[in-house]
Amino acid sequence: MKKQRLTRQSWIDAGLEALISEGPSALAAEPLARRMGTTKGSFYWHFNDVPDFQTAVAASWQTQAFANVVQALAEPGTPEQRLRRFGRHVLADQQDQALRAWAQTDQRIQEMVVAVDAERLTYLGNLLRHLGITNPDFAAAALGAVIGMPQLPGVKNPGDAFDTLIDLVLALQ
Amino acid sequence: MKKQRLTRQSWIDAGLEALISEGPSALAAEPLARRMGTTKGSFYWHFNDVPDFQTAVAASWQTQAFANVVQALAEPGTPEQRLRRFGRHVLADQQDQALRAWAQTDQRIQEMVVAVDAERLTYLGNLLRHLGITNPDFAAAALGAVIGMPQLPGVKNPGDAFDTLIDLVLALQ
DNA sequence: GTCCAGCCATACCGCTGCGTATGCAAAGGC
DNA sequence: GCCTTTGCATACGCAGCGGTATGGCTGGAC
Repeated sequence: MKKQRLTRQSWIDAGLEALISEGPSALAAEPLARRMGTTKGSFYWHFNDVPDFQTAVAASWQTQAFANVVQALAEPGTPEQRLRRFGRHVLADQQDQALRAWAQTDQRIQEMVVAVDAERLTYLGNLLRHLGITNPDFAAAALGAVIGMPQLPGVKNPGDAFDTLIDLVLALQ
Repeated sequence: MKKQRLTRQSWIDAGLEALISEGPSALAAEPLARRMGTTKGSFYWHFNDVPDFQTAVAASWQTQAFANVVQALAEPGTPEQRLRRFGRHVLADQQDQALRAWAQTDQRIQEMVVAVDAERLTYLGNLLRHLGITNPDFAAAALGAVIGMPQLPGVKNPGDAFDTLIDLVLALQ
């Protein structure tokens, strides 16, 4: 384990990990440097300031999140299969929940999460339209449940609950 | 507007307001004192330290939230009416969303919110059972949607979306 | 090997918040 | 009206983080 030199991206990756395990307060120059076994001299070489770094971290997540939606568009399967897979995918994403928690206390991050959720809403809406469901409230309720259920106590398997919800929606036909 | 002397409760109330409008970072001695036009001398007279204050704020909300569930139990109406009213009530509660945001970055608060959500889940589960719905996943999905939808973009009226979801659940019968 | 540029450690300042100590003022009992 | 209790202002020391300045180390070009 030789002393690796760091890149801008290694700070961003460490930031995402720290965000998941420690929360948004870990996304600061000195705490993160301690966690990485280095100093903020490196931090301020790779980033102008803390907001610059935080924007980079959030942008890195956002790019991946957008890519995930695009990839879901290209994946095979019936609309029903893709619907269930998409819900489970978002539910299982730790970064997603960490970013969402962060967004609760940072307006800039909130806007970036909102942009991703908008994409997801239209994707869900399209899938549901293919299944004959035109009321956009269903997409809102479904994505809302995906977002809200991980925070609930006693729901040991939100993925199954999401499937139950989809069963219900499909029973409309 | 005479210079009112403050009580422990007035700090707690100001804390809840500050939490809604400024976020969790406003729940500190000096920022809150500035906001209230006083000094932290008063703060540290009424509270031992900052965690003590924060616990008091969260406990004040929790007591009210529990009372709201108990009151909902006593209210009149058909199970369906009470279901819709309960969902809209939680959706419209600003304190609820503020506490939930705070809970994302504070484990102690998280536990208090979780306790309230557990009560709500059982209440929702009971209402649904009266309507012939026994699968607890529906209660989880419904409360999850109530929690998650306010965070979504483009959902201008989450209450209506919640009603749509309830329509769907009731169509099962 | 030399040298330059990329990368990092250290030291420092300013600011802000925490918590304490102490003195002052305003109520309210008597 | 006096005095005790209650409530608050002020001043202080301390710690942690943001941001800068500066110097040192290291790896690669040549």
